[in-house]
Amino acid sequence: MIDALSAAAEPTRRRILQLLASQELTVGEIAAEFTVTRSAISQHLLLLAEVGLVTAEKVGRQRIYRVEPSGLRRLQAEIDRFWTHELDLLVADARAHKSQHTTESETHP
Amino acid sequence: MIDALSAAAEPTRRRILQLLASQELTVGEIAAEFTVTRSAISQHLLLLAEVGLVTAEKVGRQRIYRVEPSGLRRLQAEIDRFWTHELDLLVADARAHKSQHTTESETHP
DNA sequence: ACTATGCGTTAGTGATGACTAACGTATCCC
DNA sequence: GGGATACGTTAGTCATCACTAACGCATAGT
Repeated sequence: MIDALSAAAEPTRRRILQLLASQELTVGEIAAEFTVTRSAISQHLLLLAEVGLVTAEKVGRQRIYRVEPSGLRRLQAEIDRFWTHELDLLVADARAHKSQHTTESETHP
Repeated sequence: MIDALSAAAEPTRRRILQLLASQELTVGEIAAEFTVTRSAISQHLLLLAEVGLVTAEKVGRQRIYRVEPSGLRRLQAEIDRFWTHELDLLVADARAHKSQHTTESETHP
């Protein structure tokens, strides 16, 4: 899996990261938010830990998972490296087009 | 594949989008930048077109591919929806820790 | 010590993805 | 028309992934 962006892009893991963003949670608490089994969540968490996006602290018989800020920073760096200035300009372009209603036909510079 | 973020996260497609960000290109021109076959690139392009991130214009016997700004905007929206305020705070936290050799004096509680 | 709980681990399955090779098709040039 | 070019398309392979079910292991509570 190697890179953080690929790991974080997966829908389930995306939601997991969002949950952990606001507060640290145990595996069970996270799994309660999903329809899949706790085992599946556990494996997603291990993968996220592998790429350094989360860390686990063993407390009693539970594992408290939390986001690892340094890993998150690497993720942001990957996103930033992808989202170049040119892409930003194109998005601004789309915004301009959108503001002039729906059709985008015959609106070329 | 359904969502743009999952599609754009794949390393090869990421590079393709970056190439197309600065200029429109034909399939052959794109494929020349990779070690994989032109067929593989073509399929990646079709997938990117499916999720609305690129469009193709047939010109003679070539196909000019370019980034679709509206699709790119949807991608940015997905990223923004993922990158919540909480995650931003955590990243700021990581930055504070990393730059402890430059500015270190009492950062947070 | 016994049992229940909270997790990780393993094995196995089905689906999907990335890729190559070969083929089909439209277009350009002579 | 004939051959080369620029693609998409298809079929098939191999690896990876998301998932479930069953098990194993440590800890907490009694």
